[in-house]
Amino acid sequence: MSIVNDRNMKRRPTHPGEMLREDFLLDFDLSATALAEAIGVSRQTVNELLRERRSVSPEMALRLSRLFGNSPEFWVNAQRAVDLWDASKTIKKDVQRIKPLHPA
Amino acid sequence: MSIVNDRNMKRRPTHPGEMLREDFLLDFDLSATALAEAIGVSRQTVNELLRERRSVSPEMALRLSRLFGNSPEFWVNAQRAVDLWDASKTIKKDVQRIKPLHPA
DNA sequence: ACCATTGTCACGTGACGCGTTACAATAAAG
DNA sequence: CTTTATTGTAACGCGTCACGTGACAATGGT
Repeated sequence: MSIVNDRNMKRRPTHPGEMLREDFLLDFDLSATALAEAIGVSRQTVNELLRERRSVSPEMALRLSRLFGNSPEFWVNAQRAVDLWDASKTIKKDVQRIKPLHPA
Repeated sequence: MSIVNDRNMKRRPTHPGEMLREDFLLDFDLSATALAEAIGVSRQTVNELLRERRSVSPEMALRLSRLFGNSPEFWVNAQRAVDLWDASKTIKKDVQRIKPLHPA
């Protein structure tokens, strides 16, 4: 298989905030403030999401998917890829020390 | 499509803790304490996970997948299904008020 | 009965999503 | 070029949650 998984990628997966900034807000012609009002959260919440200082919560995924007509999984998957990539960097050593089992 | 998504399920998706309890610990013949030592976390962390009082963090997903030889996505997916289901229940009203857009 | 293992509670800590408020930077209108 | 409105961002507090440590009760094997 050519495709392995995210943690083996060289680059960090695209953060949902970048997708919003560069794709969705442009395609739908929305400002950060407009997005915030549309999905019923504060301006700051959207702002920090766009700046990638905050991650997409399950609640946020539901809101975004409702507005943009895609699945919550789309948003949560994107976020999860980043989370796993980050987590892998921070606890890589510890995980490697874990001895894999095989079924009894 | 017959398959929609988790939030439309009648029942709450299976919590990762239940999978561990009823499948993995039995199949691999592990106690909670043994699991904790194997993946390098405290007994309480495993205990609360088994009791479904805590969710699978990205770090935990990496540890479990390393030990059991499955993917981190397996664990995170299972957790996410529960998270989305729960979130959907709590903010269903708010989400419904969001007016779906269609591309400009 | 004794001792080790296990299940669970209580506490503290750091991280994080979110809202509110305040203020600066930019843009729009006169 | 001012004035006004909109936007970007910083600071604060709140509640939640994953995690470790310590304590203690319940269970089990010898």
